[in-house]
Amino acid sequence: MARERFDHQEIEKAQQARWQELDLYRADLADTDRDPYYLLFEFPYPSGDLHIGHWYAFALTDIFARMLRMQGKNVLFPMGFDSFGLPAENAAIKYGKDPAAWTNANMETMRAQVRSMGTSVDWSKEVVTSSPEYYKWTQWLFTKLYDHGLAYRKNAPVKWCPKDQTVLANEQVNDGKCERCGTEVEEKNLTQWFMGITKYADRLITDLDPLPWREDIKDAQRAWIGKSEGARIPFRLVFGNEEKDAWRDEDGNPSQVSVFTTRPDTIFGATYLVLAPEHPWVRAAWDTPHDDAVLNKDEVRAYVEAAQKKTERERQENKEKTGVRLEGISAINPATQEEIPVYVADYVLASYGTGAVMAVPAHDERDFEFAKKMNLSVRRVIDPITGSKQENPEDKEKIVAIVEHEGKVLTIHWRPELGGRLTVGGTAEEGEDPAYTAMREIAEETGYTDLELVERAQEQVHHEYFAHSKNKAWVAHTTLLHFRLKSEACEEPKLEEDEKGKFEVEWVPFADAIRDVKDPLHSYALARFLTPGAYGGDGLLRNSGEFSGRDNREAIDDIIAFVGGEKVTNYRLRDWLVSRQRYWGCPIPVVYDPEGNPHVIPAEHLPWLLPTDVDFTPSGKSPLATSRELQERVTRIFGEGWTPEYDTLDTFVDSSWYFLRYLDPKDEHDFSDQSVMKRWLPVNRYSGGSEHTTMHLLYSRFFVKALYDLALVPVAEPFVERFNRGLILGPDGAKMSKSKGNVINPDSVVKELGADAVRMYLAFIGPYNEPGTYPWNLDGATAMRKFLDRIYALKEKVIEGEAAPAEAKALAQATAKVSEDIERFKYNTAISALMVLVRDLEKQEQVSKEAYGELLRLLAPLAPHLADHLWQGLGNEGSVHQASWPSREVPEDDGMTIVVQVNGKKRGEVVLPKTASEEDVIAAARGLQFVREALTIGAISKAVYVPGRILSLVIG
RNA sequence: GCUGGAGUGGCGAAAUGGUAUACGCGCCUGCCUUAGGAGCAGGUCCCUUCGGGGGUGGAGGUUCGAGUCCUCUCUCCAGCACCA
Repeated sequence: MARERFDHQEIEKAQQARWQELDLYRADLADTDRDPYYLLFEFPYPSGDLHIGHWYAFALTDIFARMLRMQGKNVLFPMGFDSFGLPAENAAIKYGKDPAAWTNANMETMRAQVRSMGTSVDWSKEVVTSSPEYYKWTQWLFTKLYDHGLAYRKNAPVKWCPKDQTVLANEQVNDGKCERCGTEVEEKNLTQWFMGITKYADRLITDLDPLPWREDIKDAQRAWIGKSEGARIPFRLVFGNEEKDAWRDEDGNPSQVSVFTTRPDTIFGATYLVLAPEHPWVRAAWDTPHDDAVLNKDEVRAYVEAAQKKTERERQENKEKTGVRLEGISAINPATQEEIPVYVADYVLASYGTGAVMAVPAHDERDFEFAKKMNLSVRRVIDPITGSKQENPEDKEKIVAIVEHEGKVLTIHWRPELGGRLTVGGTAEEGEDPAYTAMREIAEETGYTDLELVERAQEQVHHEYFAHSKNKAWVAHTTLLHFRLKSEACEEPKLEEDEKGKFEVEWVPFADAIRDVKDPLHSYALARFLTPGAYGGDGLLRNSGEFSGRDNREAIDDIIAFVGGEKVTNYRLRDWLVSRQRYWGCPIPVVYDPEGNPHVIPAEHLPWLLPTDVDFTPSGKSPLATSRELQERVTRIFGEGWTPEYDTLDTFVDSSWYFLRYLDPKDEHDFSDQSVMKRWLPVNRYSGGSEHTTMHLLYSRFFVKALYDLALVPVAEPFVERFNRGLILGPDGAKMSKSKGNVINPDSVVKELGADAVRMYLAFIGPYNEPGTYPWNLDGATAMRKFLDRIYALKEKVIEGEAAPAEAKALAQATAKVSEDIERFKYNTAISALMVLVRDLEKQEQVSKEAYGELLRLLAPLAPHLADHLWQGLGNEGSVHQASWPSREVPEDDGMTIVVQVNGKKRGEVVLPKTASEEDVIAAARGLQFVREALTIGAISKAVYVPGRILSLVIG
């Protein structure tokens, strides 16, 4: 006989209707009796249908919401729609549908679907970003930010599709191509609106520290902001070897360009200057009155124009360095007073720092590459330090040599304890040329005599080490030499007596040598000559005038002062471009007077409605520019000659404050209620996808900080906790996509197995508090349904009465585990604890009503429909979701089981009363067979007793 | 390349420094059945002379005791990526 399956469709329908009737999930924001808990998940874009990812996002957050409510918290668990965005507009262009109607229809569908999951969403708090009631306040907040200089206009490049004749939003560009037609996208300069998020860059980093977020989320934010501390340093320009007075800036200062560098300590090694193609000085090269200074201005101009045609992406794709020298112009290195060449190259970004860099090829990889290509000089100004720091080391002069021959390196291979594989070298003799010393020692140790010196390193390596044989610390000032074998001429090595037989001479291929030579000094020498590049590390300054010999980090401030620079901090983060040349977005609440000056629209005219008489056909302008109504509205309100702003806001603006509106969604007089915000902010926990770790989370944090500074919100950080969920993959382990045909349709699985089974399967698939990836497995979902069937079947065993002692113990353990795991979003182990409990109860002939009821309460957050149905079946009034969360102490047990280990291995266990002392435990352990056997070999030399858990004996 | 995170059965995964592989899938055996895509019972890391021995990517280390902590190393994933 097949076990009876419950009718999930009927139960779901009935329970969902009942919940709505009882209005179970409405949060009373004014209630002060219970603790408030604001549980937030990212609101969706109303794309039209719900996929399994939506279930994972909503239904699993709902589990926690339900437990909190049963635990007596006043839970706010709202939802809404991020309903402005491109798909609606694309539908308008493609099928001629009204974006508003299209969006509304989708939201209607999705509301029903979200209800079908059995979520406990409080729909009375719903916000819809595309509704005028909402975007009125998006606009109002924009005007507040504008008043305080945080929203402003400037000229900026935008993506432009030459075929469609339209501006594209960044997210419409895939791999540098237009999403719609695949044409290469160009960049165009337009005047755009920005938000001054960089003003908050530092606070956005420092305020991260106390937040209890996962370190990877914080790190992603820090990396996105990209703070770097360095200096701005002016370089004087010289023309035809003579300073040209005509070249002074507006303030009358002599011609100079400033560079930003994080390594001012390397400035003595700056052997040329590089300007970004967009740098104002480059433009000046062909503008009068400077047009005679650059001798090759046609060449420069051609390079700059070519660079500008390339998109940023193209520049980045082609990592091969290119550039042109500005002939006739030089710069003076302010540290060395040397004249150095000036280049234009697109590896320098105009938008970062000052758009100009001092190039230090010896210590910067990119500069090194460029210098190699252009044949520019490389000057080392840092001597590396290898080994480990020693106390008062004694000085020593050493030489390390690389001898190469036909792709191999000459090595001497000592026994590992004597140093392992090393390159050749020796100790320098007083007054002798190191190259000569090296050749002599190489001959003595290896017999090779016919060497030619290829390169002598500019730098010396300071190698600090402790010589155990002499019990003394040394610092070896090491000269590095690079030899090549001219011929294989070889004599008998002349070894010291104590060296004989202790090492072997071997020729080793480059790659093997680099891998096998572990000694840091020799390893540096190999890398230095065999794979030359920039040295980015620290050390002692050399070739640096009065600073030579000092620690590079320690000397930074003095060097900055010496060259007349100033310390500055730069950020990778740029100001947030919020203009979108799109229709379906929040209209930017700005109008322009006849002179073209912007004015924000006064509050009494908000919401500034999105016009409906627009032409969606891409024409190179924002669709709003085609609206007659909009223009007439502006003329009517502001007067003749005034014009509207045609751009709309990035949808990330809409979503940067929606969690504030949830607290007061219907307010017509304010964006949110101050007293409610005081009680309910910050959000206790925010659950979302890792794709929003950087932009959305950062924008929201910026918004709240800005509004905090304007005294509009009471907190400076919006979210106490942040959890990133993982991703559900297709059954094949690949990301679900229509083209792969591995998309799981939740509706059909729900129809087959029920909403509760799908919720629980998703909860069981892996930890919800980690952004992992989990493949969908229908067998697992089916198994979850069977588990629910078993719980259903268990009702036949229920008898009146209280929990028996065995039940009480099992319930107590399950309650502790389930409570803790749901709290930490570790639903998978919470369910496994329930499975253990159910198995225990199934073994019994009968199950007490108390025990079964408690099981149902533990199940209620996970399987809300079935749990409520069965709960009512027990004769309970109301809903299980109104019941209190079980609490049960694990009953005191008078016995305890102590694991006994002998010499680190588990051998057995002893059962003793709880009151047993360490001596009792050891005595009992001595009676065990295996302990007695061990004791015949030796005595107990050590005993470690962890009370109530384990006894570890060391015998022998 | 840089920065994070992670490597545990055939698979998803458990394990405050204290009995490694809980829970589930899959698989195997048996029962029940006309049947099984149902149900029930048992088994399922490897080796074994049945006493045990080995085992959490690899090599070391700390510890009475290491999946967990430390050092080195390999691999995978994610984010950033010419940011000076």
